[in-house]
Amino acid sequence: MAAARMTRQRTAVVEALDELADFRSAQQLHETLRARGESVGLATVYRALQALADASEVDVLRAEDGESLYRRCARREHHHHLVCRQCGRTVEIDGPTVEAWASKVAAAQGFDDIEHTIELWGTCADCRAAAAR
Amino acid sequence: MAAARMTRQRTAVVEALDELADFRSAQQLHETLRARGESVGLATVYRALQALADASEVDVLRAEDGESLYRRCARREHHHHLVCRQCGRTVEIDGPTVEAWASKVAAAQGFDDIEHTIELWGTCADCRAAAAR
DNA sequence: ACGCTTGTTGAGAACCGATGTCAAAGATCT
DNA sequence: AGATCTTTGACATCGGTTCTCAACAAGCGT
Ligand SMILES: [Zn+2]
Ligand SMILES: [Zn+2]
Ligand SMILES: [Zn+2]
Ligand SMILES: [Zn+2]
Repeated sequence: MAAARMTRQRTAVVEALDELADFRSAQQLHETLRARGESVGLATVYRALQALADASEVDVLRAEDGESLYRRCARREHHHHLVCRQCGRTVEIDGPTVEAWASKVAAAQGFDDIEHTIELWGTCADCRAAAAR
Repeated sequence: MAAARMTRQRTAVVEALDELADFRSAQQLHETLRARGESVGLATVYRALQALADASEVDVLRAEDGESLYRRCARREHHHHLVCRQCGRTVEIDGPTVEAWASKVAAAQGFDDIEHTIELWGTCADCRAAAAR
């Protein structure tokens, strides 16, 4: 089993995620870190994010263009997101209704090891206002 | 507006999709066509699939590894899928409950242009049996 | 404090799905 | 058949992500 050493880089990534409320890509995060002086190699950012995701410390979702987006969510339990396509602003959602529906439907078809992907995308009020100007 | 000429290649892609009940990647489709002698260039397969997707003739979804998968579904109306991770076997799902839930939740947060991604993944009965052997 | 051991870093290469390039091929019309 | 103009396909290119491996540094025992 790994030792999981605490390094400057890993700390920097976690701290940056804690300060950001929105879903961000690995490259955006890399740029953010470079901008604030806490420079971290891109490969390291990817590795840190992957480790955090494996440990369920961050949530990962795929943007419509295929890029992976990361976020340190408030709740650790299973939940879903409503995300702004433009700015990444995120609202955490939980839908007991949907959870029940999903597992029932899948089981009825004889499927096992069921997982579900449920994400909502939209344009937030701020981005709509900015676009209208 | 485009002329949309009927070519051997385009026909071959559509026919292959009609015979396949499961979600397939562009590369898988390209290989399938080559194997049955109806060889079609990879770029052309991508273009045909994209055109079909734009015309809502095929559904597209992203596998967990990010690859795009295509399928010619029975119903044209909006719906979702329960897909086997192993073999791609697919069951079309529609959930009026979920549709209502999704739009209500997003609207309540002041988001516009709402879209949702809802896909169920599992292991089908056949693949489970095969794995247990 | 000081090495030693071993996990970690990072610049660049490699990878891979997807898209762009552009001359040759062929579908449609006259 | 001939003119027109979309489509094709081998190949180059792109962009996000992962791999490589020598240099580096955490943590530990002394
Ligand atoms: Zn859920
Ligand atoms: Zn926004
Ligand atoms: Zn299966
Ligand atoms: Zn729906």
